[in-house]
Amino acid sequence: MARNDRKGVTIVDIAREAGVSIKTVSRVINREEGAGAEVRARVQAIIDKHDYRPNASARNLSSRRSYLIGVIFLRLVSHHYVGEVQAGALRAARRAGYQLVVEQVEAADGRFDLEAFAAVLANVAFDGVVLTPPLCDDQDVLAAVEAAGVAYVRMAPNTEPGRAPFVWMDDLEAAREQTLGLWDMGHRRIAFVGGPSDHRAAVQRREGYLQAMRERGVAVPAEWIAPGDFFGLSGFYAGEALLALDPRPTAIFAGNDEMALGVLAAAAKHGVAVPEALSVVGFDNAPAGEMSWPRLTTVHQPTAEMAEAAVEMLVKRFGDARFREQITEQKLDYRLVVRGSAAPPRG
Amino acid sequence: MARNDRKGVTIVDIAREAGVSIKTVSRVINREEGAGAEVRARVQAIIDKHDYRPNASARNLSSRRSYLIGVIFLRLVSHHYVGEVQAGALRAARRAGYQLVVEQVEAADGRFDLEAFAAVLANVAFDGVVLTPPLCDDQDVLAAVEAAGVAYVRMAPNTEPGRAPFVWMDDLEAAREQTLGLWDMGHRRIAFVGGPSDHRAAVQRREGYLQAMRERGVAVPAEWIAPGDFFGLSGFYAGEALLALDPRPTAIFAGNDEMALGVLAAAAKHGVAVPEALSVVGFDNAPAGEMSWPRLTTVHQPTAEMAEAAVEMLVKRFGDARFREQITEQKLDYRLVVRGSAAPPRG
DNA sequence: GAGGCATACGACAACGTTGTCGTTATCCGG
DNA sequence: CCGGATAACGACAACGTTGTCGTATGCCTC
Repeated sequence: MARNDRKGVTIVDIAREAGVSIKTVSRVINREEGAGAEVRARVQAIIDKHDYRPNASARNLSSRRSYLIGVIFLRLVSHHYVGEVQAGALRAARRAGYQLVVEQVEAADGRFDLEAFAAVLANVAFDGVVLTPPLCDDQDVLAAVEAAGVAYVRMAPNTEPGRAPFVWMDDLEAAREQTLGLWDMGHRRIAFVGGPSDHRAAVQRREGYLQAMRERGVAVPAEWIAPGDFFGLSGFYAGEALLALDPRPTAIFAGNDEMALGVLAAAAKHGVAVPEALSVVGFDNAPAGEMSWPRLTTVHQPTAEMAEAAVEMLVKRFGDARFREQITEQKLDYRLVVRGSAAPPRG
Repeated sequence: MARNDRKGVTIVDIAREAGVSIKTVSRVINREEGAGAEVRARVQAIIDKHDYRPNASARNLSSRRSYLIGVIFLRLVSHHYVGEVQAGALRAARRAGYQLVVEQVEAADGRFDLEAFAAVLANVAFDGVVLTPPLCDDQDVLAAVEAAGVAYVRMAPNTEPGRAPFVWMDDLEAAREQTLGLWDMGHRRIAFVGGPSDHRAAVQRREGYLQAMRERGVAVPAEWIAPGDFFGLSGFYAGEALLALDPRPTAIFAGNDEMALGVLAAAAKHGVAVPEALSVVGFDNAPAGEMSWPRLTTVHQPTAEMAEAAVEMLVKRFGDARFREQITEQKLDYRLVVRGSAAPPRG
């Protein structure tokens, strides 16, 4: 049989052996009130003796909950991001007795498979889902989740902050601070490598950079801002383009670490010493940035913490009605990570 | 209410509207035989009209299956590995209508929380689980999974290949080939950076390296083999140690890409040009190896494909008894990835 | 045309919980 | 000592499927 034939001890067996009704056993299991201390102890002892665990499907069917939280990605491509999100989400889910289900909306062939996503949503009966960027700004996805009546929290949404609870960090302020740090080292020609414009973080970081430069009274020439897509290769090309400028920038701020590593590779290829002749800083605190040489100065993005907070917000809404809280927003702190890839300019 | 109040259309509603029994609707849903073409079409039309989807919990309870496949990690630490595994597993799970649940055995505080794992196993009622290394060789974990009666597939197990179905790749042969490639370029002093000895892949790769050297009649001095732990930093230290040798190796083969990047960083720190003065090769084909300069020559490990195959093996065992297959082993192919970090030695 | 045998259904009982509500004891105040 | 509140249970019906088995119908065979 393909069936999951477990030990087969059910709530009925426990109840019979304890000489109580199944409802009382249920009360003990779920720590509900309405069971005396003595009965409670007796039932618990029998539960322990048989190592009885309630059947999840039956519980789900009866209580109309699944104890499943979905973490939805567009695709599982940026492994670092995916890993961080899951690590954080899993921490919170575990604490609350929920399981984490991974889903991606995009099909293997690259199509945006909304129909399949809706099917999953209906089939699995998630108690709640976490929508990661850029999905959390997609109208079709939001509509599908809402139509399915599933609670959701958005991670770093770009639009409609009032539409649903969300978690975020202040990318703009972090980028501003990162830029000012370069300025305070003495850099004046600071270039920027941007990210995809439909990505909130990318836009905010760029805005933070521009704001810092404006504050210092610098008009940023268009050629100082190179386009990128958050992948390393685009950083490499951006780096080559920026290094070809005359006068050459003394510092390059890449919108994320992957692109910063690309800039580093471009500098290595062209024999530009970092940080002596060029400072390079990134954003995200990806692990690869620790193994470059020089090690990458960056901003730590609290991705895991954001995911953890998101799941916690969901769980709080499922809880006992008396303690239920409806948190609508949570802001997490970033942290500047100073390593070796940025230094005062020479000459 | 915290309940998941869905649309509320059930199999009963469909049956009533179609003028058939619920069993017939069930037959249509599950493509069972025993329903005539005309009835089938009529029922399907009504299902489509109401966008009816069967309730997962009820189905699970009744059929004693959960349509949940667990992917179990020790911890979610190597993001690249985790991401690849999930990407592959998700592909296969989707095709078969299963959901992917992520679990880690190690608790947040670093303890090995077997009790919690057993609880999850019993609670969630996975139809099957995929055990990733090094969990797949842990006696306690194997015992727990077997005690719970859950089908499982092991990824790259180190021991007891007969105990359960598994997927693997030939790390030894790949490492041997990688080493011979360096030899054929003209390298004679080839050093190696090893990984943790409880990790099958690490041991096999080291063995492949040694075997290649033996085949070429080279006695490998002990100092040519530097210890590592698969993390980048250990590669950095290993690189520094190996570069200090006299005579210095002309090539360093790191047991994985992260450590290879560490070696690259050490070379950069000490002004050793790669690949002119030193060739460096890795293993895994991690994305970060593509953004180093020079780009890393490595071996592509088919992690995603292995995970995909593992889930497929599980699913095949759940299927219709008539077509059920019990595959016990599947070997995936590696692929050498030649990039810029290795070249013939000069002088 | 009788007998045998598929095929196409339906009735009904699981599956193992939780939710609702009723029924006892028990206690307390006046 | 009575009425009313409260706490501690139990009976029983959901929950929405799938599994088992019985039954009617049609068709083929000789």
